[in-house]
Amino acid sequence: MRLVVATCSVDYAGRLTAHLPLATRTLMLKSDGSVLIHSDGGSYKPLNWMSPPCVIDFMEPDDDLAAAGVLELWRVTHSKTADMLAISIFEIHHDSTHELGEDPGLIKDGVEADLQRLSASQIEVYGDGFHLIRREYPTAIGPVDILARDANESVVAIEIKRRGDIDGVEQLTRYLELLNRDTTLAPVSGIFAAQEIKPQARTLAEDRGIRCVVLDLDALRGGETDHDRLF
Amino acid sequence: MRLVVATCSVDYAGRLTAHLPLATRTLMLKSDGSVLIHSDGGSYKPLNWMSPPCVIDFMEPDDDLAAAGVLELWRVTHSKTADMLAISIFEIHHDSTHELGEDPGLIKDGVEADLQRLSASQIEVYGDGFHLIRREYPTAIGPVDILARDANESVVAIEIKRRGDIDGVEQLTRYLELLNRDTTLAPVSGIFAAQEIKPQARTLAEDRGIRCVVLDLDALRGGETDHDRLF
DNA sequence: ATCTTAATTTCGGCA
DNA sequence: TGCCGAAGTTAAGAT
Repeated sequence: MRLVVATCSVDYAGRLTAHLPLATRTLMLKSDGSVLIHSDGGSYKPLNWMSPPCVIDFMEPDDDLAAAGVLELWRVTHSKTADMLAISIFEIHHDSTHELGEDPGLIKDGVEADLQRLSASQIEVYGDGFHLIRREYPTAIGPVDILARDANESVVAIEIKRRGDIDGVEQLTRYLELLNRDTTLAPVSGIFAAQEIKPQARTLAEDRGIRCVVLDLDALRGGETDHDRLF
Repeated sequence: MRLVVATCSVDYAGRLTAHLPLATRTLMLKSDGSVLIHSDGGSYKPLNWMSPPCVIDFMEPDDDLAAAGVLELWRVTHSKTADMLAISIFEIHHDSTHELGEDPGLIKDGVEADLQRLSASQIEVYGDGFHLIRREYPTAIGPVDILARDANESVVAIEIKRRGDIDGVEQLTRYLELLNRDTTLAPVSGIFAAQEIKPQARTLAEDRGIRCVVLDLDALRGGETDHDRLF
C-alpha cells in the first residue's frame, strides 16, 4: 500500500462525471490497483475513488499541464467498465509505501442471520409448546424468516430484524396477508421479533394483532451452548 | 490527519459485535476524531471504522495486555450511540501527521436527475410533436421517469438512465406492461433513453419494440440555455 | 429536525 | 454467474 499526501485536483468520468478542485488530500493506493482519495473529515466514504479491478498509470504531464503546475498525472482506469479517474498532482507532501500482507478479514457477530438461526433452534423463546415448521419459508413475495406452530397447532409467521422498525412490521403484514389466503395454513398469526423494537413499530404491530418479542442475543447464545452440551 | 501503519487487532461493539484478528493494517485518524481501518485491498469500505462524532482515547495497556504484547490501546467511542472501537496496537511500522485543511468538496455532474429534468423541458428531443404529460408519473410499482404523448397523441413512457443497461430495459418493460393494462392510456409505447446505451441493452430493447434514444448532455444544456434566453 | 430515497452504493447468500 | 436483499449501510434532498 502506498500512502500519499498531495495537493491535487481530480476528475472522474464513468457512471457520472465529477470534479475535485485543487486541495490537499490523502491518496491511498492499494496493491490491487484501487485508489481512494480522502479528506480530513467526513465518513468512511472517500471523496472519490476507483474500485478494483483497475490499473493506475503514472504519466508525465504534457506541456500545458506542466505549465499549469502539474508535476504528475495519475490515470486510473477500470478494467471492465472504462470508468476513468485522472489525478493531477501539484505537490507531494508525503509519500510512503508499506507491505501489509493478506488480511484475515472481519468476523461479524449478532447479525440478523444469527438471530434467526439461534431463535429457530430455541423456538420456545416465542412461546411454550412452539415447534418449527421451517426457516426461510418461501412465498411468492419472498421468504418468511421462520414459520412455526404454536401450542394449539396454529401456524405462526415470525419476522426477525436486528432493529425492529416500521418497515419490518409492514413486511410481516404483507406475508401474513398472503399466507392467510392459503387455506391449508390459515389462520396464520404473526410475531415481530428483534433485539430492539422501536415504540412506533410496536404500536403499529400490536394494532394489527402482531405480537412483539424482544430477543436477547446473549441469552440465545447461552441457550445454544446448553443445547450443544446436552446433545 | 494521522496515518499509521500498525500490526493490530480490533474489536467493535455497537450495532453488532465484530473482531479483526492480529494483522498489519493502515489506520487513518481524521481530525474530527473518526477512524478508518483499511486493508491493502477490497473496496473503499474500511474493514472497520468509527464515524463522527466520536472521541479517541490513547491508553496504556493494563498488565495483562502488555504481557500479551500490546504497546498501546486506542479506545474510540461514539459521542451519541455509545458504539465502541478498541484497537490493540502491537507494533507501529509508520506514523505521520499531516495538515490538510478544509476540502472544497466534490462537484457532481450528469446524474440521472439532470438528464430527466433537461430532457423533460426539451421533450421534442424524443421526437417532433412530442409533449409532456408529467415527470415521475406514479404507478403501483414505482414512478415512470417521463410520460409523454407523441405527434399522434399516443402515450409514450420514457425511462432514463445515465448508462443504459439490460436492467433498465427490464424496468421499462415492467412499466409498459402495467401501463398497457390501463385502458385510458393504452396503447403505451416505450423509449429507453441514456447517455450511453450498451449493445446488449439496445438489442433487447429493440427486440421488444422499445425505441432507444442516446441523450447528449452538452446539447441538452445548450438547449436549456436557449430556452431560458427566449422566455 | 425528521423522513424519504438514491448511491460511482458494497457485501453476502443462494439458485 | 446473476439475482435478491441486508448493511454498524451512507448521503443528499424534501418536508
